[in-house]
Amino acid sequence: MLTIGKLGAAAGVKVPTIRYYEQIGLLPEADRSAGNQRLYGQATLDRLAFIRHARDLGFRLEAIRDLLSLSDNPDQSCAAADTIARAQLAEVESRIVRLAALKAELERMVVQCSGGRIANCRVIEVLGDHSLCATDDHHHPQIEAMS
Amino acid sequence: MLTIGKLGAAAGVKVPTIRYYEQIGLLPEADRSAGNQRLYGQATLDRLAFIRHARDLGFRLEAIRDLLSLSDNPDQSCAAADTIARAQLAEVESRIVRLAALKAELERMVVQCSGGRIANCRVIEVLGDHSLCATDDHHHPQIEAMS
DNA sequence: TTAATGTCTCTAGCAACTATAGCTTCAAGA
DNA sequence: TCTTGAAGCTATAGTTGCTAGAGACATTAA
Repeated sequence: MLTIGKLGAAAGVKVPTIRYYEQIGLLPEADRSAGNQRLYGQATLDRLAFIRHARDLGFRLEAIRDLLSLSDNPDQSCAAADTIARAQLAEVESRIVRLAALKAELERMVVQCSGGRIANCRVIEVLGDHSLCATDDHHHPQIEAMS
Repeated sequence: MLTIGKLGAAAGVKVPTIRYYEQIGLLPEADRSAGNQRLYGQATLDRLAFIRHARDLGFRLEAIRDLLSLSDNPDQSCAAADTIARAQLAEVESRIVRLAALKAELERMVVQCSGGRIANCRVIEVLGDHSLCATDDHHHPQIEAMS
């Protein structure tokens, strides 16, 4: 049996994060030692590794909750898991596209900066006047690519 | 003079967001009408457009605060603004790299899913066993690319 | 035995908003 | 002029996925 610290080390997850996952029901309530400390077996380690891998791939906790419940019912159809993964892929692809546009704009900005006074700074100027922007997309914010 | 609703419409920013920006000091306290409603002039519209454009480019509010204070002092050197913009560019580039890795992994996952039962689902399987993963980077999470 | 480390619960904080509740003010039509 | 509906006001709480702190108890190594 593993203490919470060992479990965290084994799965690459911080201790408070494990307690947080338990709190929101992503991990089951742990068994306790005589001194009230959490104890874990292999099943929880596997589950936590699953969660961490999914988080590494950018899945949200709610999606992971769904994937876990699918994984707990191995007789169901695979379609739901496939759908979640494809949605995640689409999300990642769309972020990449938007970030590429941001990158182009930022590059334009810094390349044009000649290093003089703020009064002539291209960075400040472009930020202040959207019409100096390369994109023609003046009304569809691209900010979702970042958050 | 513009009411807060008109200002928001003109700058493409929601009304509560404007009040929030005022609260955290990104926008100055607005003048008020006889009935205590906020009133804005061109200067605030410009400032808000600047903020929105910078947010669209992914700058954090703290960075925008710095850029605004630079913009308020046009005699200073441009170097600080340039540094902030280059840092933002580096951030965006690094996110793109990490998201590209996520994308490759997700594509591998969904392509391999043959659409049967969960018990044989490649998506669930790959998530549960990191060693099935294409990356050799088992200990450096890529999650920062998303958040 | 004692010191250091680990664990416990609970609460608050982060970014950047968004939503809600309950109120007041304003603008336009009848 | 009255009325109705939209827009505005303040204040508080919620979102996501943790992270940090306080103050107390448990465990382990020297």
